Amino acid sequence: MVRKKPITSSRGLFEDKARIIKALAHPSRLLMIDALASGEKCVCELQELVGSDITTVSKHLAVMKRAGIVEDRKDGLWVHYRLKVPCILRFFDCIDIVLENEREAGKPSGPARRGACLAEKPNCRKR
Amino acid sequence: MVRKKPITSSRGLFEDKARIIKALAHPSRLLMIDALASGEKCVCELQELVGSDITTVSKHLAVMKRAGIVEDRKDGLWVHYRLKVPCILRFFDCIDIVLENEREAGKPSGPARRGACLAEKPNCRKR
DNA sequence: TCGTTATTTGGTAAAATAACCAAATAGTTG
DNA sequence: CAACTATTTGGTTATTTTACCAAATAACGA
Repeated sequence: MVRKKPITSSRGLFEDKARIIKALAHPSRLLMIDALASGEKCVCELQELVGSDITTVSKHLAVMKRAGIVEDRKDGLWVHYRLKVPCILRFFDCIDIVLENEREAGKPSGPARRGACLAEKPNCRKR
Repeated sequence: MVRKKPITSSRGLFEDKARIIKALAHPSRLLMIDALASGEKCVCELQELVGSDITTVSKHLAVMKRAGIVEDRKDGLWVHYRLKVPCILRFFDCIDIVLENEREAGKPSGPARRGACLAEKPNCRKR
């Protein structure tokens, strides 16, 4: 049984969670996770995918490995990485919702798009 | 620092996603999201919760608002923030799984706890 | 063993992030 | 309007993250 909410103001817990989320918070790392969703890949394949220096890619993978998001398997000269926690993928659907909201809000057809500079609007610069 | 041009056309999408995930990747912000799960709170309440300077808290909230994670509502002198995308919360269960794995791996009762410093173990410092 | 390939590690510099203080802004009350 | 409160913005500094290069390590085959 997993206690949903441990001791309140357990600051350390949120630091642990932040550490893991930080390991996700980079475009190249997200791209690699997306690729790993369809199965394990060697570093060389991931390097070609993201297009950065291979040492950069290796370090990105190390960050995710240290966070427990991926795991690796050595096979001769190659190291293959794979997702360790597939539930991560479901989260990305939620991120898509955020982006969808953003896109809708940016639509010129929506209300309050012209002239509606009210106090409630945080970007209102009317004096 | 040289930023390479994207190789895949969807590179920009991953940059957008990373921007949103970055907005989650801070212990104070996670703490606030956790608090907002039970309903909207004013900045002053959140400030008391996280214990940082109120300007710091305000900036954290601005980061999350810009990312589309929270939204605000002005009520007299107060500004109340609330979650805009509750599905974020479900994601945290997945983060808990990662932490659970980590804790299990670190258990002193498990195998390979003493002397088993193998090449496969990331924390192996044997040369 | 030597040479080759795949990956990691160490170092450095640029860029991004985060904390706090001081000042500005917005809204309330008298 | 003046005084007061809640919040945001601007500025500065310290810390963290990131990218690349150079060198090290690991595993293979001749």
